[in-house]
Amino acid sequence: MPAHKTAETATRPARALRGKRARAAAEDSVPAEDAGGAEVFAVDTVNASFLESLLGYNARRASLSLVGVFMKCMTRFDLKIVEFSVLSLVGRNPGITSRQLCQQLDMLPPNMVGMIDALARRDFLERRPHPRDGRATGLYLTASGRELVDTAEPQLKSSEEKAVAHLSEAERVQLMHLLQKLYR
Amino acid sequence: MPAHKTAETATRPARALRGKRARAAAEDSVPAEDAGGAEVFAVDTVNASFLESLLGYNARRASLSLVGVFMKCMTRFDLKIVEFSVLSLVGRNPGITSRQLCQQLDMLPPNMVGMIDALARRDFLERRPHPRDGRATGLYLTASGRELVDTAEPQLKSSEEKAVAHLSEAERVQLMHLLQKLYR
DNA sequence: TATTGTTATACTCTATAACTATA
DNA sequence: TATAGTTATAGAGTATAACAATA
Repeated sequence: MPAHKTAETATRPARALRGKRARAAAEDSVPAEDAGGAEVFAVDTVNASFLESLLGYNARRASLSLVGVFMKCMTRFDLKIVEFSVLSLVGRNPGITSRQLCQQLDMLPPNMVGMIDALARRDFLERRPHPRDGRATGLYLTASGRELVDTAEPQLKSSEEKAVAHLSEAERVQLMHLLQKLYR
Repeated sequence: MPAHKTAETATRPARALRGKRARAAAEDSVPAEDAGGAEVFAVDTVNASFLESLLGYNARRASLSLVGVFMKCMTRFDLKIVEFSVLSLVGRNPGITSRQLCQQLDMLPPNMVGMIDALARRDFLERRPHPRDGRATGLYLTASGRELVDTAEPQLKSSEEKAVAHLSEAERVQLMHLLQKLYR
């Protein structure tokens, strides 16, 4: 999935989750006038009805909510989410190239280099030559990389399960299905 | 929803959407050996089964997909998504303060200042004193800001509708419900 | 000629500290 | 003492161009 990016940066999903429950309500306008005679109001409860009517807005907030759960879960391993994703992918795809990782994780090659360097320096993965392409480099988990992935994956899974425990199994299946239908 | 951020930056949702359909498949390993005698493989089809088993991963990709639709839709107005969000909120909440916008949109006050300045310079909104709090500033759409919002909102709505047209009305309602259940 | 990995670098977005005016 | 808005700045994350080695 190569191309150019968009704009949905978010390093703090926690925030989006504690937002005011500002539904379509009265706007609590308290009319008055400023010096120039223009009307001025005080907003008591924020009305976000339009944004909240968009699937995209709700998908983003739901996404940020779970991203927050993942981030918190990964702190104990001192891993960012993309770093874990790289290790998980390398674990299931020994010999994967950085180009393939970039495609899978929607990153640009120049920005992958440093991450792989860092993970290699921490002895979680290593580079070996590609069997058929002299330009490429295959990536492999080290023993401690394998140990990390095998520990982290189940913890991620169970932290997500805890986070969505208030949904029934049927709802989770349905949600997964609908989400995939949305982007596939 | 104040606090600190996380890490899900994405300026290019388009990419995530064109990703390989790498389901849990054979790993297409082509065993060989490198100079040191270690085994090397070539990965043909990427196996992303673990990531794809996470609701969070799927929610993020779905979110990025719709964010991409929104971005493209807003280019004709030369607006970023957050800029549109600000205008939409100001439109429904005349007199809203920058602090309230920050809470609603999960932004930090210092990063809101420049955006409001820019939107004011483009004559889409203006600041007026707050009727009851001398520290605060109320935000209001100008006539052209109102015109912009009234034009952009229906276009965003219909571009999303087009993007999710392959879901039935019942599915969209169900998805909206489940997403809100996830983060509220 | 095209592609992989890489360097260098610019740009955008996000975060923290500190200041002022007001509450 | 606390809060709203602001400034300045640091730090991530993302972007493009260009190069050497290989296809």
